[in-house]
Amino acid sequence: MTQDATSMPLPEYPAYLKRAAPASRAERTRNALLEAAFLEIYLKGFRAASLSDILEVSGCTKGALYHHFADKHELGLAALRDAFHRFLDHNWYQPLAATDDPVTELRRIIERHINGELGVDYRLGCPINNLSQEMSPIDEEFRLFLSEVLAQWRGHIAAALERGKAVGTVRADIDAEATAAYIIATHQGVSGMLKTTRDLSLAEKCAHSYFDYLEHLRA
Amino acid sequence: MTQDATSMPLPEYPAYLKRAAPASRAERTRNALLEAAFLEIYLKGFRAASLSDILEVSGCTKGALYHHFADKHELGLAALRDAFHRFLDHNWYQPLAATDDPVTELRRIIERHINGELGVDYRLGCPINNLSQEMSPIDEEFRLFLSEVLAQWRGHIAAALERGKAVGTVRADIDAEATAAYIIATHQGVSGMLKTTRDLSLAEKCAHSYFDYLEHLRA
DNA sequence: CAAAACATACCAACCAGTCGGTATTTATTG
DNA sequence: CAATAAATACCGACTGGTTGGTATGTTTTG
Repeated sequence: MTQDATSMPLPEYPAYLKRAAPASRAERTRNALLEAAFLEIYLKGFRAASLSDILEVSGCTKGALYHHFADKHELGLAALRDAFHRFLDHNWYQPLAATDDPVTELRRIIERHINGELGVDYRLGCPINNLSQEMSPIDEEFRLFLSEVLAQWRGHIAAALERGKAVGTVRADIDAEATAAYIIATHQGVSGMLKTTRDLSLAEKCAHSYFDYLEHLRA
Repeated sequence: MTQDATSMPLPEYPAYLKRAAPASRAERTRNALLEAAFLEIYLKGFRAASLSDILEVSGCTKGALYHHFADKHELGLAALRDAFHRFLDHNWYQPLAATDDPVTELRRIIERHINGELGVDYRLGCPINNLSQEMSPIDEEFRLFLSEVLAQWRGHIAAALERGKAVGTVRADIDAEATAAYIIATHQGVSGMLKTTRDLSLAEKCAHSYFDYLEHLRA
């Protein structure tokens, strides 16, 4: 079997995902494990993620790993919980909270994704979507975690839409919660399709239809 | 790690996916292997699919398997190629080819998905999407295969839309190819989200926004 | 010095794939 | 038609490698 992911240039751990400078040695190894785990899982998925690879990248050993985490499961959840929250907060929650014109801001966010400004390699897809697809059917704890991430994400978009409705930038007759769900689903769908086709012109076409839909939400 | 997929009731192999009654014994074992492989891969993904499980379900042995297929890769591709084509042909290509009002037909197809009429368990998601997400970044042969499946799918939807434009049921100013891509992406996105949330009311909300968009395409 | 933090050797389980041998089917011939 | 030869189809024990996890021992730190 050809293994293309490993031959790819390793994606950087984006700056906004970085933690504050660790105080103790223990905290430093813990962070190193979390970062390496996130990258490995992002690259290969949770099940195919190899602990020995994580150890190699992080420069730690089995003993350190199992001192800080009970098992692979706990390490993975901790790494993802942290990275997802930072990513969403920085790229979605904060921009959306700072505007009364959510449609315009959503367009900007999508554009930033397409332009690769967020450190998300389009060939690897959205980490949240990847994990959702892989783990939801086979692991209830992962599913519940991811379900909650999606719920928060929906909540922030819906709140921005509601604010837009109140201010008059968004149509008053739309269901904010339903629209938020649809926006996320479409976003995931497009980035998933892009991951397979690797056809950026297709992404632009999808984005065009996507923006069409978003504009359709304006008051 | 909890393994929920295996504790689920095994999905049936839908009738329209069944092959014509096999003539020879060899053909029968080959088909048994393909069916078992498809179900196993659908349930666990390609990498986690266990050959021994496939052998157990199909009632065959290692010898038979490696007589008919070079390796796991070839078996998987053969099983998926076949199942995907049958599925899409029966549920998308044929209905779309038989109408001049693609918007209405697309609504019907989506509704059939939501109602579970197609034998696709919403907790397991769309097999095409699952495989795309899992294999595209790590296996070029799989990616190209899936990319071609998506291209054909797009082609059939685009053709129906073009026919609608010609007949006057679809707006003349839309880009059929782009719209087709967007329709598939959204479909995948919604079914992916449903897989994680398992919230059918959310699916209905998404469907509502989805239908809104589709209606928006009418002439 | 005690407890936390790490290091390393090791284990059972599982994996895809191989290989020598056997059964079954098909082709050939007298 | 029967007998034999050849090719296809199949069997299952075995292999080398990888996996997550453990047990025991050593180092660092407060």
